[in-house]
Amino acid sequence: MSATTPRAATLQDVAREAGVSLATASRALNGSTRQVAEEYRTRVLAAAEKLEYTPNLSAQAVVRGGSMTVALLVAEIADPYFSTIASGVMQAAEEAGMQVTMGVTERMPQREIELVRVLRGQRPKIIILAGSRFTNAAGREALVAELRAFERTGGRVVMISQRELPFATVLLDNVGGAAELARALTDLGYTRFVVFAGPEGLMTSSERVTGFRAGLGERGIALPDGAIVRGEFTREGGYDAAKRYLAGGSGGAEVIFGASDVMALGAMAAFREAGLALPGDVAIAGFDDIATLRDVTPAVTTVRIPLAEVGRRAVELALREEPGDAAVVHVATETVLRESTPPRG
Amino acid sequence: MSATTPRAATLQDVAREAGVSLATASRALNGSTRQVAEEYRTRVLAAAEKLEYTPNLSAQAVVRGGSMTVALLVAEIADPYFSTIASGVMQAAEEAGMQVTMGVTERMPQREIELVRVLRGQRPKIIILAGSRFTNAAGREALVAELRAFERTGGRVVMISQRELPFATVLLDNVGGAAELARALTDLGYTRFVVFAGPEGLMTSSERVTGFRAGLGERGIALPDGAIVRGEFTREGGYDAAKRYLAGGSGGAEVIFGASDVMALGAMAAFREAGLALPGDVAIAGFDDIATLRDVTPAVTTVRIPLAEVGRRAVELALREEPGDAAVVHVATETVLRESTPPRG
DNA sequence: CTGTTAGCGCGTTCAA
DNA sequence: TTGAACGCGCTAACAG
Repeated sequence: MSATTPRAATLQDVAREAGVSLATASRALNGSTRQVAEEYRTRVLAAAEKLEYTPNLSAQAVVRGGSMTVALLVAEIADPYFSTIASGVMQAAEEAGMQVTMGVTERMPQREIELVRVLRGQRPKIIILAGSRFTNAAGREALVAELRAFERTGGRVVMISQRELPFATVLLDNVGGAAELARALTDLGYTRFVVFAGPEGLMTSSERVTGFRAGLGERGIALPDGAIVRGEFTREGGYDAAKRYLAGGSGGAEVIFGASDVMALGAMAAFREAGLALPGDVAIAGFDDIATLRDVTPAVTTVRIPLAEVGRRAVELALREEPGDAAVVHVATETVLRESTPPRG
Repeated sequence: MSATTPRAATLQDVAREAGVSLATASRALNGSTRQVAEEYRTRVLAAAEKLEYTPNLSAQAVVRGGSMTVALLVAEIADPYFSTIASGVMQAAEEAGMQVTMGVTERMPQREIELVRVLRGQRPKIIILAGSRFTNAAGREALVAELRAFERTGGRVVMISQRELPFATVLLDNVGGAAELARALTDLGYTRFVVFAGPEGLMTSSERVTGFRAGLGERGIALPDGAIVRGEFTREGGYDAAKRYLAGGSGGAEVIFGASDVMALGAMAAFREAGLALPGDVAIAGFDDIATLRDVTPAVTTVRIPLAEVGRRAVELALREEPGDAAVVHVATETVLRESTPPRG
């Protein structure tokens, strides 16, 4: 008998081993409101230990109508922006006794919808969408429908970054942060700007461009569309944008604003390859304040977002959300001036 | 009626809506071997669409005896080493039609055990342990027992980095890689070395130290214990180690080997703060070749590990594993010499 | 090919 | 307090 059973121990096994009923074993192992005699309780616990019993979370989810998990969608987990947010999410989830399942969208709207649909199958308590989306995304309606359906069944949805969809949101002040950066840069004496932005319509990027333009506008400086070079919203994209910028011979910019730190880093690499001195020949600023920035030279000016905290806030917000009231949590940004944008004569 | 049902649509609902039996609906929606008439199939699909039905993965997992998920344990997801491995894992999982749930151990052995126990409750197909462990870890037996229990019930376990436990392993050549680095550095003319290592007993770190020492030994250079400064296996740890090294006045090292890139980066920050020129006053090398290295100055010499590939390999290995045969996949490393360790006259 | 039925592992009534 | 029985959503026999 029992030649290493090929299946996991079940609650039934534990009950039998302890000589009690299934119900009693259940009550002893999981925090039921009901009490169970001390003797039975210890016997059940011992049996569970002996059989290496782990409650089947799937079965629990079925009968309870949901699992204690939070589903997190990011564009790419190797990107420090997302991995830091993820870190905060996991920390908060841990504290709340929840587990985290992740999905990677690679910034493909269609994939995002499919992921939501699949993850919804887990009946998680929370779905967090951390990746920015496109204004003109084809499947916008489908995504909203999917998320609404999830909410109707008791789930909580939290968006991070911008409030484009009618769900609870951890709002990042991309516009305000970029505007403040623009003002700070003009205060340093800069007058000619070029922006390396993400693809047309990628909201996080376009918000930052909008804010930056507004900030410059306050100082009477225009930012024509010609001063915006687009690329993927990644380090490679920044690198490519810089290459094209250099090839275009447009030159002339005193300072480059990368719509994200990773784009700024990519641009710096390209400039360095081209033999430009930083910040001597061109100053650079980014956005996010990812950890990597602490290690690059020159130190890069940026707009700080407390990324890990953003992740934690997302979970907290979801946990205290009442269905329907799409609350908003504002997260402040902070301009951080560093060596990459020295005062200009 | 049906004032937005407060529960997710069920297969039963779909069947009723389509006017077919539960079984038929099931067969139409999920890839059963059985065929179903075209007319019914389309009717079921339409009903599912209309009701925004998503199969309850938990219920499926219960009846199928397992879920299509891979559980990934890392020390800290914000660390580029782990986030890049995670990226590879998620990619491979996606291709295999599996979902990923993650847990963070924070390098606490006890937490690792608890996480395995909890995640085991999900009845995943695969558990991947990416975080290095300690040689003398108190709960080693408990961890093995937990993992064994998981394997007995049909699960697959894959370890990443070293083969300390009797499970399938994606083996990183920490020893050989560090040895080759040591030889390369001596070939460049270096003769006085100091190592910034992780905590005593942290295997990945100690393997690298061992390999480095062996490589130096081949050249007739000894690496006394006094030449090893320990700190956390993080950027902060590298920073602290450097501070202590400098305070100790031991000086004298021509080159510092950080047992991981993040430690090396932390050390560089400390040296820079102390006013040392890099690599003028001290040369530096790391291990891992994390993406960040592309952006720091001077470019850092390191031992490259194809991290994303390691993650993919882990999943592939698990997928083709036969229970019991704890196969090993070797991943080669490559020494990458950069500006941080210039030839020494 | 379709429908009926019996479980999967578990929480939770309902009597005892 | 305990235990027997029902049901959660679904798949896999089993008949038809």
